[in-house]
Amino acid sequence: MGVTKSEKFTDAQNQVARMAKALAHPARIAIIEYLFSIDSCVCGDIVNEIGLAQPTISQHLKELKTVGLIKGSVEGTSVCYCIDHQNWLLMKNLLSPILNLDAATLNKCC
Amino acid sequence: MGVTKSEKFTDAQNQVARMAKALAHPARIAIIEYLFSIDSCVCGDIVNEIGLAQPTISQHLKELKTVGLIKGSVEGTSVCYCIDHQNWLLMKNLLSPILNLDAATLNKCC
DNA sequence: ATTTTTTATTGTAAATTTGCGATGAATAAA
DNA sequence: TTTATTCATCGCAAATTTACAATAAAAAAT
Repeated sequence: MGVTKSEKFTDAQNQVARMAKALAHPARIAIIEYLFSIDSCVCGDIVNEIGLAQPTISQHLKELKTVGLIKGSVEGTSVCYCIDHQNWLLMKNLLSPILNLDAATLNKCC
Repeated sequence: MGVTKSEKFTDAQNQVARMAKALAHPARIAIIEYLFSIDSCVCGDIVNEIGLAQPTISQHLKELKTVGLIKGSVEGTSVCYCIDHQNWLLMKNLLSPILNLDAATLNKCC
């Protein structure tokens, strides 16, 4: 099928999975790291920075934009992308509870 | 294609993406949350807990086991699964630097 | 020895993902 | 106005993911 049965899970579980999915490709990790390293809007450079074809990068940027982790604004012929700091924080607050689940456990087994 | 060009990225980027991918499905999030909530090995119950068919759950468990986040030990006819706390920590240490990138930025733009 | 229980595996179908060439759209430069 | 430049979109191919029925495997219970 390739289709996820979202209705079987809670909103929170679906949201966590959705965000994890956005981070589930090295090119998107590379893009995010680059945007943070620049710490300002980037016009152009992204395609040169990552070693993939322009349409492929454009697609990855679109996915990141769709989940809200980055935002882009048109600047002449080019488009400036940057981290959406507000949504980044929301994503962190969504994932952190999962990552820190082990801190709340007593490690009884295994 | 559907094939990721891993060789274009650093080991760290590929590892982060690999872990994020393991978390990129609500069923796997649900399984992990359940295993933490039990905080001990679980034999059987998982299929009843998540509303998906047994082969589907088995497949998700396999994926989580492959990346090392859980481990299973045969116990008679059943198999006991639990969180691999050591690898869970490794995963956390892999993802946290990415999630916390915003803490190191000056938020110059947007 | 046979049946039951539990989990893994196989096979299959459909959707999704990844990647890129070709092309389009929109603005800047000449 | 014509020609770059930059990015998005379309269309395609191939791989991967998700889901499950059917079946196998392995141990327990009868």
